Amino acid sequence: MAGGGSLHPRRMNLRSFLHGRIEAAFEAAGVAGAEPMIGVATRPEFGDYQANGAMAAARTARTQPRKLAEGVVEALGDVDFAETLAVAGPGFVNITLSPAFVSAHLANVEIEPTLHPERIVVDYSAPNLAKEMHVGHLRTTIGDAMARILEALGHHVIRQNHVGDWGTQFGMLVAHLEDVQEAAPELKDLEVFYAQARRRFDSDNDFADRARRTVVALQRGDERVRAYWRRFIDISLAHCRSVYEILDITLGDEDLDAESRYNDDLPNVIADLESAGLVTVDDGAKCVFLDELETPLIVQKRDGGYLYATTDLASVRYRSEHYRADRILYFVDSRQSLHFRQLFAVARKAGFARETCKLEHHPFGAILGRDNRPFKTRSGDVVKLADLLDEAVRRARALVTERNPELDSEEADRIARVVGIGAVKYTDVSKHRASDYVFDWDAMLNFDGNTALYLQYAYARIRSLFRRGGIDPRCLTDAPAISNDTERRLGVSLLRFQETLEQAASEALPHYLTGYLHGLAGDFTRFYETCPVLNAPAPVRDHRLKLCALTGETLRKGLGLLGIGTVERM
RNA sequence: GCGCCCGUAGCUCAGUUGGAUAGAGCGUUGGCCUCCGAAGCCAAAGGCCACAGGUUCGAAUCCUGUCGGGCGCGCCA
Repeated sequence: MAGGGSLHPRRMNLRSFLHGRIEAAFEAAGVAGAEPMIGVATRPEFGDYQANGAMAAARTARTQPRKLAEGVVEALGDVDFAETLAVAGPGFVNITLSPAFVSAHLANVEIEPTLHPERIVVDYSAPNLAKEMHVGHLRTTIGDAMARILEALGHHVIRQNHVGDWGTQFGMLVAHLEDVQEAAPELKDLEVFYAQARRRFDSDNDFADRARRTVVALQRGDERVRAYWRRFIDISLAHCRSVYEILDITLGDEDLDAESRYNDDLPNVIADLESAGLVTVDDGAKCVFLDELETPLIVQKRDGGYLYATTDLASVRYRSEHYRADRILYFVDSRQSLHFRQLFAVARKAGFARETCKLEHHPFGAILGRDNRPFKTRSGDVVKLADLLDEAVRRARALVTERNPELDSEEADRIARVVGIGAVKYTDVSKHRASDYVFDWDAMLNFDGNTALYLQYAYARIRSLFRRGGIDPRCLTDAPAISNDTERRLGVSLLRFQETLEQAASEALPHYLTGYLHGLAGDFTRFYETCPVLNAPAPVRDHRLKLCALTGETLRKGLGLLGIGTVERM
């Protein structure tokens, strides 16, 4: 029997635990193999969890759902995990966990690693090195959160930053760099540099020709051209590094999987597709037509040049073969959905991805301005991510000093960074990733509701409590006894951390975690409003302190998995 | 034209294999600081879940159609 009610010192997935127990009870009640359908209770008065499986199971077993639900409750008998098991409505089984059970499982907050660790490639961020990172790259946060979550659950995560450092536009940039090298300071603004090169490319035929020859030279490995290209890439990468550092993104140089890396492999990709009989030449271009796809995937241009798709195919193969990935997760803009469907289909057909290697595109939506159009500055330029982050910190700084004028300047700076960056990242990751959202400073830095600040504030209050009491939370080793319903609810909330992480991981939806943390912080503040901690009598005081410590730890860890920091005071 | 995604409170959004009276936050209205941080808590008001059919014990969720929106659709990435 799963779990068996035995006391386990680590985090548990409550949902899985209940699933096992109720499934067994269905069998004991005469319906084997029934799906128990465990979910969090839809209303507080229904308890903590509910099992909705009786209705469906009753049909196949040709019995009455309510009777079956009663049979399940009877089969469970006197269980240690529940205080009450109640049959309600047409056949719901409402489960209220017992204080003793909740208490016993709150001994610590270690995340339970998976029993089936996988090798998971997570592909995210992928800026175009020809330009500066813009507001859209804020969504790097999503992939980064998922990489952290999967890693925390014990998977072997291989981060891959598929930066765009190859192709036509680099011929243009390198040619321009050759000309203006004396004025290289212009490179301080990649955006300006790109615009200058572009203007020349569009208006000057000689330059355009030279740019095209430069691409060919680059791909051929011409040393002089390569040196210029390298110089440009280094400058651009330095810019990315600084943005990642400000944003606290866990991508480093070791995670780079640049397009240029596959340059030499592209002819092999074409040759292998051809020998697999997948290539059709159409209008001079090499295409792969598949029955399941309405449009072909072009893998080589009429002029012999390779495409994004070709590089991606090479990359899939590398990840499958070299990294032996069980799963490859792409956190990429939803506008590329069709591209990925084609890519995956062709990669499968060509045998570039092993049978056991799952390919998954997890799309995200766009960041819009208040006019519901792509977010731009007033002058119509793209918003640079670095500028946006500066502004977030500046606004947070003003807010922090206003609320708390006695903070010294250095601490206020530090808090402003954590709060400002946290607010922006939390906004990005707290919505369903597939939907577009409107970037709105007011909503974001209002710092109310489901925001990072609400969680950071709850955390700071907890830390303040321990400071004030002169207590080290690490000294509280005993599981907290639960003495009232508010405490029990907070306890259950704490126990749900594990199942939340597993759900976020299995669906690649980090907003499950923000929703959970917001609920946890709410349960905590309600507890904190009604239950005195430091002023409570001796045994209760320690138990409540332990609940505070566990909440603080879970908030810190949870925010940490989103790449968001906490502060001791704010 | 075809394909994908979407349409939920005035606004921004949740709604986890179909489950009970559809939930938060903002905003609005009204309460709560001689007590651990009021960046907080409590309460009220606010919904034909775009529309119309269908599937079934049960639909915001699944299917079909209509309307409205976003995005994509062979030599960019």
